[in-house]
Amino acid sequence: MVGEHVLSRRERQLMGIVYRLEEASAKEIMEELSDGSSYSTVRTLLRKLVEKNQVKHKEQGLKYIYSPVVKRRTAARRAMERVISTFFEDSSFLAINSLLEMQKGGITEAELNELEALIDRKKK
Amino acid sequence: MVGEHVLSRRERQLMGIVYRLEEASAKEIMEELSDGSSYSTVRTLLRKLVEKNQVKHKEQGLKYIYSPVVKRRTAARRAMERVISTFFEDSSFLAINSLLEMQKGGITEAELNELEALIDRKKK
DNA sequence: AGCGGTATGTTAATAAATTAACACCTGTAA
DNA sequence: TTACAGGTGTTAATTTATTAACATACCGCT
Repeated sequence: MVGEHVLSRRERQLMGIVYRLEEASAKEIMEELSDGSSYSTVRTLLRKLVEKNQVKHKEQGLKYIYSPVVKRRTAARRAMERVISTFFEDSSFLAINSLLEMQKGGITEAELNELEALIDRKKK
Repeated sequence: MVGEHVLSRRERQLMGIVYRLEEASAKEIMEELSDGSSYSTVRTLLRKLVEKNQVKHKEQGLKYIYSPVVKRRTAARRAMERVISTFFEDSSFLAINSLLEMQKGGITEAELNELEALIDRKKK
């Protein structure tokens, strides 16, 4: 797997924010960080992420709006694959199994039904 | 969220290996890395992980056998939570949904049935 | 035109991560 | 008992990450 582990700690942290916000200015990202990092610091990190082709920016009036280069769905899949490979022996079944048990982000009755429907459809 | 993002790039990479192997000597970890890292390098990293209380080691004859401090299940849940928070709006439903679509680590017919059974049980 | 607010660009000091050389310890085989 | 194989501990050089000060550019307003 080439190109894995390319991001530093801080850079990953920022990418997390960028993915959550989808689009954001340096200022918004700084606020989201909510540690005392200076504006200048955040912008240096963003510039590095641009260099590393992790985020791009478009100009909006005066400022830059940053967004991820790799689209959310793709990044989500990759992140999932990493977790599943590390902790679930490469089996998404085991992962789903564990997710169903999780408290946090609990699943409603309606969603359970929806999942069943999805599984049914998949069986055909 | 205190104590997040505490590991460096390399340290995370090693933790991934440690979790996959559950137990391993420095030599085994070095081989698993399969980049040209020297034995000495791997051991320095492991010592740092011990300092950070991420792995522990027991002696086996002459050598150390390393293993994670936080047990696999717990680490798996935390990793999942991170992914779900970043990419699935904190909804495990959406995450499962996406996992069902994934090709890699595909799910067999039997597993689909098992999942349905699990969901049924959960509905009660 | 000049000023203030809001950005970005440049640069550099400092801290941390990364790598690996080297010293040392301990069983085992000659 | 010696030396060698296979480990660990110590230390340090180098690279990279992290932080942030400072300079510069641009827009809107008086």
